[in-house]
Amino acid sequence: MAVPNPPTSRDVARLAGVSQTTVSYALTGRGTISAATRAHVLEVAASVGYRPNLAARSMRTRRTGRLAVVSGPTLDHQVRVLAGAGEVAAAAGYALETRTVDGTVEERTARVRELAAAGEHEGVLTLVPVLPDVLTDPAAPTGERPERTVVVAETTFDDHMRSVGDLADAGPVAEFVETLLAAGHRRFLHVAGSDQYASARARRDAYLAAVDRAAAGPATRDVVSLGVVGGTWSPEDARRAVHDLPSDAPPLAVVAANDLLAAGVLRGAAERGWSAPGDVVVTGWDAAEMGAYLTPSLTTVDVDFTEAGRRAMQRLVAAVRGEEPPPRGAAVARIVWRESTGPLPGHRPAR
Amino acid sequence: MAVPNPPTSRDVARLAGVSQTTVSYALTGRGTISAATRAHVLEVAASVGYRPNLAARSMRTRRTGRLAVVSGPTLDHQVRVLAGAGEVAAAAGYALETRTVDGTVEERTARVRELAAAGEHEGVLTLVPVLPDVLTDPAAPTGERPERTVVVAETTFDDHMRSVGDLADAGPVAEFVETLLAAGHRRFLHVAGSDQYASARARRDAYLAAVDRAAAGPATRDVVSLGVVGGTWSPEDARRAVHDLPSDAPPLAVVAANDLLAAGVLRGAAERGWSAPGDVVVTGWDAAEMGAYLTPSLTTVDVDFTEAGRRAMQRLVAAVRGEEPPPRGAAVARIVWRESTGPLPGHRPAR
DNA sequence: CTGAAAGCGCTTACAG
DNA sequence: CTGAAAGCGCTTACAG
Repeated sequence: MAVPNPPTSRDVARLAGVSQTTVSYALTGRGTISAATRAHVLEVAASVGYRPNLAARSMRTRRTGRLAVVSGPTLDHQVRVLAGAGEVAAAAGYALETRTVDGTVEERTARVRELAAAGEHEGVLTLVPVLPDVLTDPAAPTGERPERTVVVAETTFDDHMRSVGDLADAGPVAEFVETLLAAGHRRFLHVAGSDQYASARARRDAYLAAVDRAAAGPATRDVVSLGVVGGTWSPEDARRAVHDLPSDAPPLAVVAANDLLAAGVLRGAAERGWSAPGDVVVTGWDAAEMGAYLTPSLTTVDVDFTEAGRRAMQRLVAAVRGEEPPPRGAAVARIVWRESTGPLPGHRPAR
Repeated sequence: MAVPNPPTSRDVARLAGVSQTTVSYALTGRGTISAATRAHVLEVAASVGYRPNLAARSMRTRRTGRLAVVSGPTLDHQVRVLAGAGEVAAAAGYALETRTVDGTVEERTARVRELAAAGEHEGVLTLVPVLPDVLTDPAAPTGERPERTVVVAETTFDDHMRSVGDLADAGPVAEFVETLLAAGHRRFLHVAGSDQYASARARRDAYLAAVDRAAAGPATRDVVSLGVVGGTWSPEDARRAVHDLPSDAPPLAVVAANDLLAAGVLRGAAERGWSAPGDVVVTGWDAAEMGAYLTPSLTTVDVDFTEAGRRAMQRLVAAVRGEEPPPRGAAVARIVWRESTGPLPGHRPAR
């Protein structure tokens, strides 16, 4: 029992008593066509359930209508980024394909380069760090559609190895340090993430700068940073780093690069018999759902990953269309104060 | 400065001094062609960096070479499933597109139906529960390629509202109950996940069956189940459920449907002044990374989501190709005993 | 074993 | 405002 072939624009043309050209004009909105003809064609098309064959259209227009997003296999917040990116891509009429890559920055860069060279996509958005030379020059002329696959990064190494990208805003780090300082804390430590990630570098640099400022401040000559430890995203390293601290380290304020590292710090502190938030206070990042249920619950930064994904995809779509990129926009991060930072003057902890 | 058009099979034919037919035969492996000619064509193709235009191929073969996977916006283990699915799809030569859907089961089903009706994909794999009528009849004749988009679920409602799918294996639940029973526990509670999910239903049913068996066992007339609470994936509900327990509930063994719920239970217990694993022991599911750093660290089920994703995609690819589906295969779940279940005879807790 | 020709379903100059 | 015709880059009977 053969399924009947889906109707083509030719079928619609015959049924509507017009030419295929007219059907195309009615559907694409291009060309000149009377409103009445257009309405009629659209009605006929709908009545037979006509759907344009995208492969045929693509062949003719030399435009695939497809984008790709490249993510890493591990970081779980990337699902939310993907959701936002997918939403924008769909709204813009693009199919979005997902690839996961792994390995060193060179390997990831090679995979992205390969993907772009295959020419199956009009644009590629990478959520994982890649070397800058694979990216499409952001200074490329706007106004005309690029002829080859555009590559845009949500986060990347820029020329000065500094952060770019909506997720990399490290402002909350300064607020952590300043608030804890105001609450009487004087001894600080940073547990960093992998410095292949712009976000990790930005948080580390922001921590260093904030502690420097604190040390230069009035009546705070006793501010001391125990330095930066970690340098991976592994909570096990965070736990070990706490074990490696001198026994007179507390009272200590730890700024961790994400919630998982913060959980490692909390665990390490518990293992050493240090109370939290008594002997040690900790901040995280990402608003991982479980963090609210730790004891003590984790102070963190609630990042709107979905919105970040939307914005990154908007940049890609604009680049693919040769349009002006959208403005960077305000930070999408918000601090959530919880128990792990202890009682704070002027702050009411959330659950 | 115009970029030169990428070479076509016609260009390769001219350069190689053969017909386009021969180029096609050399590339696809179809048709009859001498080994020498084939090698020559392949060499020329490689030397000019020829890549077949997939849109053109697709139009001719009426096969898009594209698959879609539908996931939910929240459950973070789905990234790992996606990674496994993507790996298999890529190896089988398919492009894999990702869609996220939300809403009620009816809404999700409608979205999947729509996606399949669009005909842009040869197959759709859904990771979120949908109603069974949208799925391709698994009893469909194999041996010939289906004419329309195949829809396969990683997990689904089947006719009897029972679990199917590699992730739904509830065997570990029985092992939890039996092991805790052997360790002397007599009072049990289950914190269930959303019953829209086959996995949640399977775990709940397995819990009920295991407790029944325990109550029917020798010398265990004092086994008592405080019932099933929860019914969402929200850790807040789990926390509240603990608050709603009578104050003489402990000693209590709680089987939670996942790690996040287990964290909610732990938090609720701490708030009531119940110690863990003294007054309350808890098990989770999913091996969420943070669970190993809670105090007490969380006993859980390590699910190989990547492998589950691979298998689901293998089923889809087989269905798309009209091949026999691969065998279901053994469970991909493994219990990791940690501190939250306390000391257990014959078990050594992992970190 | 190889090639000439048709055709997949669209869009787009171009002519009327 | 509308239509006839060409062509995007492949694959595949079919003929030799």
